[in-house]
Amino acid sequence: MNTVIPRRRKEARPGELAAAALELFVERGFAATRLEDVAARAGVSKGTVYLYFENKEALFKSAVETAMMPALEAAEALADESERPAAELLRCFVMGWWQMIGTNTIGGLPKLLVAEAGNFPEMAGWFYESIMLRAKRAMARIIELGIRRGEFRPVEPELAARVVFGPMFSYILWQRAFKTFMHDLPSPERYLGEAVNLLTHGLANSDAAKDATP
Amino acid sequence: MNTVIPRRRKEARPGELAAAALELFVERGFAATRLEDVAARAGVSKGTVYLYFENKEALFKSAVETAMMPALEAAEALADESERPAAELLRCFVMGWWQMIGTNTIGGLPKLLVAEAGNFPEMAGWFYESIMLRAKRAMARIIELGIRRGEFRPVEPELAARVVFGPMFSYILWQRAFKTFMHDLPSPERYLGEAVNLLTHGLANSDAAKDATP
Amino acid sequence: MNTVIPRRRKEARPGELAAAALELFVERGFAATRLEDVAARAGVSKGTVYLYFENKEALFKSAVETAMMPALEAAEALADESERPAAELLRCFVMGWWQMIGTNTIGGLPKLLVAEAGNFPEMAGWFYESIMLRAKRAMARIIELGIRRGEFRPVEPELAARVVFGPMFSYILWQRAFKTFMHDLPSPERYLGEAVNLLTHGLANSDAAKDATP
Amino acid sequence: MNTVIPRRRKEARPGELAAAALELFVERGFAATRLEDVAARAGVSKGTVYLYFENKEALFKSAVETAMMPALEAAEALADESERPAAELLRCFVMGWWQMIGTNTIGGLPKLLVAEAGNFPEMAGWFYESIMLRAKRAMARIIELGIRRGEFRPVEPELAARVVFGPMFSYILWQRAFKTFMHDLPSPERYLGEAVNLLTHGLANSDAAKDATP
DNA sequence: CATGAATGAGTTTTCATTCAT
DNA sequence: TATGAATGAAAACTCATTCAT
Repeated sequence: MNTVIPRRRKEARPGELAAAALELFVERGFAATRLEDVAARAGVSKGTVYLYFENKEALFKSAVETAMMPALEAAEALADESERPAAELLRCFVMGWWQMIGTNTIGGLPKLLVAEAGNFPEMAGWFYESIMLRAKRAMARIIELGIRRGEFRPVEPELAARVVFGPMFSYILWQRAFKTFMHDLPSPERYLGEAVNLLTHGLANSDAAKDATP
Repeated sequence: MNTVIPRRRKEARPGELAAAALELFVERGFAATRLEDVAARAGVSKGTVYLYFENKEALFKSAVETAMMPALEAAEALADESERPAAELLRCFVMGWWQMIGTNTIGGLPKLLVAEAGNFPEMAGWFYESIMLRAKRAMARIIELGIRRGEFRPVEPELAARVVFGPMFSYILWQRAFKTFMHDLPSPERYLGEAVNLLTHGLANSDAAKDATP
Repeated sequence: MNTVIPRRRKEARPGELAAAALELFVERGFAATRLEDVAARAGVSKGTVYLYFENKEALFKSAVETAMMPALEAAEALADESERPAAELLRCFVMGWWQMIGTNTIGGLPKLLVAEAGNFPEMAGWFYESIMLRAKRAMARIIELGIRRGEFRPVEPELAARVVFGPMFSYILWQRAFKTFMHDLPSPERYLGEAVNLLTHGLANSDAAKDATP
Repeated sequence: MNTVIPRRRKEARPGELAAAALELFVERGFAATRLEDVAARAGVSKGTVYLYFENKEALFKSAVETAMMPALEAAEALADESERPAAELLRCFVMGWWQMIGTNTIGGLPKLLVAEAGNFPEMAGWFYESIMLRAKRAMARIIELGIRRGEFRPVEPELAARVVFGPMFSYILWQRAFKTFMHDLPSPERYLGEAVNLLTHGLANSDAAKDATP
């Protein structure tokens, strides 16, 4: 009688569970997320979780890893289309990154990993190095290119890249954490667009390069 | 000097407990923090916490509120010293903000509130509006000033202010969350200095303002 | 016959727990009863209680309600067999009430509710009105019948009914509370029989009805 | 500066504490009564209780004993005024007992001891034997007298005495436990008066002594 | 494979009891 | 004596984990 929708799946289960788990972990944090709620969201029962994952921590790690995979691959591909002007590459990188991260579930990872860094240092370290550092290097390469071509001023590429990530990272966190009460949250296009503009051209009016603290 | 075994501290205790609690909440999150550890860090026993706080949640709120008070006051004072050039005001704001926030325990609040926004929405909302929004407006006033004086390009002040906060916010979170494995974390002076430079002058070389937003 | 280790008892459990709880609550009172003891008496572990009841108070209320149900139903049925003489009806009522209440777990309710009336006023009120008041009215109806038929003197039925309940109520409490050290506790038959005799015929010798209330 | 009302007392303290304690114990039971509340009601601080009483149990026992003393003495005195008719003696006993018990704090003892009999058996036994048994015997003596004089029918005095106590005991418990929601609680005079009437003259109309289950 | 009842270790919370002042 | 801050044992409650079905 209760043979309603089952059958098929099985292969899909771990992924569905990891996805459901990620959503809740992002929303509530590791400790505050109940496995029963994860199971419910994935449409299975509590016990089923343990058929696919050793324990809560394993589920957590798996959820994070699963979400990171595509990001990891994509992070690489973003850089080397060196034909176009550096400023344009930079804009593309920022916007492309948003397409990839912002919309997706992956967008929750930064919030989750900031929150749990203290409790899962290895995982945080791994995330930092394989995603953030990698993305930063890709960005640095664009900046280097710009400098080499004379399009950009001779800044330190790594440091500048990190600065460029500031608004991107902030936006993704703000949007996750404070969306509800930010009645003034600008759209990603507006915010990130303006960020690129400012980072490329600066606030200063283009009459003479005044004091720049040399 | 007052090295007697400190008992009977009615006045001091709530503050000590709130401070100890904040440290642990920032480090581990709300759910993962054991009240007994908070008590131990404050040098008292489990039961003492309940002499001063209704329950764990009340302690949490009190810890956050206590930490926010000085920030709230300081957030106002930062803006109106309109004599100096706007770029300099902006730099001062960023650096001053770091002095106030970065060093201090308060610096943990953004991490904590990003992490717990989902579980304590009212508190997150309150934090966002009384600290972040207020700081953003102060920054916007500086930018407006710069525009009025012709020192800055005619950008949208509120939006630009938000962008300026991006790197500040990111730095404070990175530093809290990933410090341990960021073998390359730039000093605040270097990072924030560069951020101010880029935001003021842009990456672009000062030969002609190429078209950015086509 | 079902002597397998009884796990998976979803249907039976709430009732078993409520019954075990009632026994202990009656014996020790609400506050002095440990949930772990209730669980042990029901043959389950601490945590299981929370599978079926929100918290200790909910268990308490449920235990009382569960026990009251049969009493509630029976309380109604006791009255209207108007053929026999009123004195006989009264005797039957008292004896029947003892059969129903005295033997059973329900017999503990009066003790429990007297003890906890201050802490659970709504529950005590509910018990008073749905059990005691109802039973009193049933008794009053018998007395009214007796008066109408000229078998009883013209007393106030409600007041007299309440008096009749005095010994019944007392007996059930004495028996619960002081049984252990009442080396002289009369059997219910003896005590209640004598109570009925006295209430029907009085102590006074049947030579002239002296003035009692002058 | 805070020499407001103190001085004098000291001798009074234990009694005041015991009285305050009794009130709360009666209302809430032993376990549910917090020593801090007792102290507050007696107008002293928590620690002071331990100046006069070993611990909570000692306070409990002391509170009960203190309240029982007068009852113990009075219980004896009530009986032997053998001049008046037995029915009148009985009425006086019941009414006098109410004067002594009902009004007073002592009136709470039955409720308290019924509630705590399971947890404090020795105390309950002591109460039962020194108060209830003694009072029952006093009553039995009155009944014996009535029988000897031919005023009462030849009943078993001890058993009849116990029955007589039924309504008295019930009334004192009902009144304590259910007063709040008994919108129909008869006055003690009415209830006890009627009880005496019924027990003396019976419900039955004085035409022939019908079936009395011989 | 899947379920969900049951478990018990780990936390929160309460409050009798102590003790420095 | 009196106080009330502090303690810690004990009880309530939660939830990850197990396992019979």
